[in-house]
Amino acid sequence: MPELPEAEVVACQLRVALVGAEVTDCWVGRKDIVREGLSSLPWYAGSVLQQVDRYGKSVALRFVKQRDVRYAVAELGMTGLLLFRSAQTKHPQHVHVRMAFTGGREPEVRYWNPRRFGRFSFFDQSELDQYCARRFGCDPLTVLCDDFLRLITSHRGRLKPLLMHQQSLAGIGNIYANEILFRAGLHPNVMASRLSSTRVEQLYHVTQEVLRSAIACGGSSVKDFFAPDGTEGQFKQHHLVYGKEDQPCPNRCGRMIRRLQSERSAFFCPQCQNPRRWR
DNA sequence: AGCTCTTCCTGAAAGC
DNA sequence: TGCTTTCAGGAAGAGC
Repeated sequence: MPELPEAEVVACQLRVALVGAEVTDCWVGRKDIVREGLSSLPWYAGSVLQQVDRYGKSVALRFVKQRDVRYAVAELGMTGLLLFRSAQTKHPQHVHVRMAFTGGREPEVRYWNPRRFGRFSFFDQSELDQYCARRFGCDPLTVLCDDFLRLITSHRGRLKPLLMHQQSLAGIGNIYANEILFRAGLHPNVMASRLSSTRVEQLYHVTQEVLRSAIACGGSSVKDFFAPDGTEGQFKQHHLVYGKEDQPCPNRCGRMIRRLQSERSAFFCPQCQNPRRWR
């Protein structure tokens, strides 16, 4: 399930392989996978990929043609992938968008998404700006510590849903929320506004460390994440709590990892993330 | 405002 | 073995 680190890996590979390449064809299979901008599809042929950015868990490709700029934005949702042609081997019926290139290192990128949670959009500049403003909060990797502190402590609610709330903090999903909370020693249900400044600063640094290590490992391939070139991410080997229900706490505290099913599968150690250790 | 529930959707895994 | 059921999950929207 692609979250921020996986989307970053995707963006990075696309950047290396295709920035500067020219689009020869852009094809959409299922029309209902395209959220907006389907009518602008013909524009993309002849445009050049200028830049690849990541917003939260989405990947935005910026194209230029003469003086015009447009974007193709892939929401990866949970099963969405952007794959080079050679890496897309199974379930061809789930390829919903293809972009063919000339002059790059790869001939084609495909948006593949079996469960179709997530959409693909075509935007001009102002549409992209509106989309981003409405949808994405701060980026956890670039937000300043003071802003993060304000964001956390002014929230009246529980910490884990806040970490995963895209309009507050864009890019963290269930896997990384669980891993971050364990490493920060914070219970998923702690009220965000009750954390001390020191605790929030620790959380800030842990968040960045976890996300950066995951990017360096190529992301987490828990079920079905593959980078555009088809390779799997290795960060799964560094997961400490996600998917580890009933296994001993890696801190060797003697307790077993528990799972709260009602809370979007919160995995945590009842000892090391004990509410009594908050203050 | 924030929480919970529902809907979307299909492959993989578990159950029988 | 082969069929059926369950589960996974992000985001949006409804209702409280």
